[in-house]
Amino acid sequence: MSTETPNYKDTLTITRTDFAQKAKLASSEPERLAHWREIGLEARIEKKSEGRPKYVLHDGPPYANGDIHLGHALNKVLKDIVVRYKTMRGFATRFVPGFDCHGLPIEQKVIETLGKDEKEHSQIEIRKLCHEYATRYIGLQTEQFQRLGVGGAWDAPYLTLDPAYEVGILKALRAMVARGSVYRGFKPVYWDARFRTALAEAEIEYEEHTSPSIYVRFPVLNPDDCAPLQGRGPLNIVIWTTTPWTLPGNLAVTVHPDFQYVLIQVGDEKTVVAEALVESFRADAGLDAPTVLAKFRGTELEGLRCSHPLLPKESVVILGHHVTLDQGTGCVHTAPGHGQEDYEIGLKYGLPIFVPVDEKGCFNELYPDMQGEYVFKANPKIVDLLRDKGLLVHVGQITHQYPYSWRSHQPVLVRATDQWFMDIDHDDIRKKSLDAIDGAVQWVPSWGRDRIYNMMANRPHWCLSRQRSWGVPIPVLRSVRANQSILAVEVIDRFTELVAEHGTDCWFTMPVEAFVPEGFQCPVSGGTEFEKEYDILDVWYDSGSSHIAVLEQTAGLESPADLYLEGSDQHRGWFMSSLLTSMAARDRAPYKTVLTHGFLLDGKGEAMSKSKGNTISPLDIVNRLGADVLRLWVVSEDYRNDVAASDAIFKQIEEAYRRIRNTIRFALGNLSDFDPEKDSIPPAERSEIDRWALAELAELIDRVTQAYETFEFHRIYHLVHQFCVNTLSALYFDILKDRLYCSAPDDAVRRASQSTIWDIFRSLTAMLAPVMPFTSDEAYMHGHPLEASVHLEDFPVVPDAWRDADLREKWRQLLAAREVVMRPLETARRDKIIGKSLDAAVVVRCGDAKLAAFLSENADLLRDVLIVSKCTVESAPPTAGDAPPSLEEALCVEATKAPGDKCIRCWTFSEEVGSDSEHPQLCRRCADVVRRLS
RNA sequence: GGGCCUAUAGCUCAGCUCUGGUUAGAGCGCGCGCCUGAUAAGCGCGAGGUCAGUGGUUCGAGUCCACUUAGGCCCA
Repeated sequence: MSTETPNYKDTLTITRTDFAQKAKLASSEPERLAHWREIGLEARIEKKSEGRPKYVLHDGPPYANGDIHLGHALNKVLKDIVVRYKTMRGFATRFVPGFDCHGLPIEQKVIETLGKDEKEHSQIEIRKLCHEYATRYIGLQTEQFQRLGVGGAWDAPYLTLDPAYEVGILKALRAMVARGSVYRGFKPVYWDARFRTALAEAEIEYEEHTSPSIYVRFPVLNPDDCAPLQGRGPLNIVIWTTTPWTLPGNLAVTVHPDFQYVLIQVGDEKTVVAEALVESFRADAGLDAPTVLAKFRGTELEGLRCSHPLLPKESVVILGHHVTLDQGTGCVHTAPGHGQEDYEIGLKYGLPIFVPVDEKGCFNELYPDMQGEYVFKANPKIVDLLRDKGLLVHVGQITHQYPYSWRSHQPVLVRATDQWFMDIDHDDIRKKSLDAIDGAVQWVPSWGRDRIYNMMANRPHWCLSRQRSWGVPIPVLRSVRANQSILAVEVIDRFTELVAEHGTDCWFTMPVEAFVPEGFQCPVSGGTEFEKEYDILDVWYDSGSSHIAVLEQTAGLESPADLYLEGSDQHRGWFMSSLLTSMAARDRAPYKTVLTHGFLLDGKGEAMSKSKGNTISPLDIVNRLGADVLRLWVVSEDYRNDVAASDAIFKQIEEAYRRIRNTIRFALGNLSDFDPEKDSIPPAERSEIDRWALAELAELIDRVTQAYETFEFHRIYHLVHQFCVNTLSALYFDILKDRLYCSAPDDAVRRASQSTIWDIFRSLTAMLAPVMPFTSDEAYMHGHPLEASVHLEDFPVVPDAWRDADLREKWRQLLAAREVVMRPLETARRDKIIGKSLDAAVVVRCGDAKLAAFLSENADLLRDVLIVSKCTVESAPPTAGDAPPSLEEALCVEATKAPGDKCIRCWTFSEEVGSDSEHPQLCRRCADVVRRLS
């Protein structure tokens, strides 16, 4: 405008920094990753950690069969945060990521690609393809996890398909066998008829399924042997079932010993049912009103014999406490080969285990009438047959939850087969595990204890064997002479030696002689002729052995681990399998602390799933918004509960990211001419406001540290964000602007504030490094880095000189007064009396003597805090009323246009402006500064 | 059906256990305004809540108890 006016703006020290306002994380993060690789950051961190106490976070291996999803991202980011934090706290925290490579899902995918050729491929060929398949996804997932900023030994991960790892699995198995915990059992297991394999409970899912619901007569052969029924024959016991195909396997009818049963008559027919179920049975089967002929307890029925409905044999009446009165008749069809409870009660009564169903799910020679018939197709035929025989009371339909195979999506059979089991009660492993759950292990959140405790207390024996190809073979020899399956420690040892060299493929490629130790004989027959068996281990055994295969076999790690950190579903999965293998092999839990996180929900609070189509890809988030934004999201949610993700939520996180980034950027902008080495001013010599900010920073660091220690990361997010918004942006930084911009650059007051900003900057970047590894490092390198990366820094420790509780309390009061004054200031703004606050002068009249004194003493401070040009405090007559007045009531504020003229350099109004002849448009302070600078 | 968990402003979280006690807080978003020396920034003010519902204990309940509803994980 006027050429005569000096350009005073050039005399200001306005913020200046190369730290970009726009983050462009999508492109900058990969560059930073490359840079870290170049400078060998991982190796440097490891070097720095030498000799330090270890902190072992043991990675639970994700299954290597697809791109990572948001759940993986949540899990690995949480782990990375813990690892980075612990590293900065002075621990050696080598993180070895793992991958779970064996198992049915991969094998099934491979078999699908083979199509009809499946049978033409040998097991070894299928295994080779599975190996390739898993390896491909290991590579993919590795890249994806690294892109999230997850650090660790990605060049040396643990793979459950590595021979070295397989050796670890076999070590676990050996220990379990040596202890006598593994037995061969003929037991009902879930059976996938399509894949012809036993299924673990983890491989079962429940789906809506429509089954026939039938009531079947079992004619009683010896009614006179039961006192209350004497002379009342002929009569029937009626059972209810939804699985007619299990009727050929029937051996007994179970009644509850303590329930009341009745003999009822409908028409000519006499029937035994539980008294409590007479009405529901009558209604369900559409019968006429019955007459009760006799009443008796279940115990009295024991020993009755019925004719078998389908086979020429008998079915006996036995007693069992598992009978319920939920539905049916209180008389339960019992087939020991087709159900866990049936099996157990059958054992008690010495019933044989009768399985007329083969591995394809078809009836076998034990039920010749329908041999070769698939059982689910046979259901209607059996119903027809029963009707023809006059044994069918009623048939209906029922829709209920029925177990399906996780992979084949077929309904599952329960079928007794020969399997290898871990007897978890042998040698008190269950009890010892329960003790460990209760004592040695810390569960976070604490309810994790209850959850796994109940599961451990109630779980059945562990079925270890699978009839598949893709896994670790159980080195079982079958003695030809005795036709016995033998699982011997010597053979496991021999196998393990060969596996170390050749991998487990050798079981398939080498002749049986290779695995028979010198002088080994069949313990039953003394025979020396053997054949290999081809069951493999349950994959849960693979990952469950990692405490041996990884923690015990990898430099820098040790067992038990300090921390396992997985989703809460792993209480029954990995936490359980690891605990059992560890208790059996090492007599202790493999972990000291177990931390769990929840599952992913969409914006509506519903589970995120592929089938619902409401998933969000972490890769998409990273490519659009950046890994640090994704990580900030992780940390914003209380992950101990389920966590929600939606576009709206990410938008919010993006906003918070920008705010934090800009706050750091402002700090950097004001440090451009500050050298911490030369320009630092000790805390005691700084202004009161600096000391207040330091005290607030100290409080923040304390709380953030506490939040890290207790794994309450969402508190970190809120604490840091609110510190940036409230403490810094709205107050400290805003108030500081005058002295930062307008003072002479080397003015001690300015340097003192810069020293404080430096302390804040250093603390923030370090505290945020575990959460936002990219942005923290980017900012750190724009400051005066002492290390090659912020990740080589230590976590901030609060110097005592920073703490000042009294000052914080004083400022709490001062800021409360500020809040009250802000409102009339806003009114003046609305009335166009002022624009920015520096345009204003404020008069505060106070009716509370004590408060008035406090404010008078601090009038200048209040002026600075309000960023007004003038502030005066006056005493006013005490306010009326008995109760002490609220701040609002005690203060009467008048906001007016500030007197004097505006200094065109610092924009403050003062009556000094014009008094300096050399600089008539400046206030005295600015005139002096400008003179000094020229 | 069983075990464990969750429910506070549109969103993310405090407050809830040890210790029940005046008008339930924050940030974001939203509305209105200011600034233009953090500028695809920054500041201020404001509106938003039957603390999931019902019943109970209590002088008093977001907080304790019971049940219900909705949702989650694990099992049957």
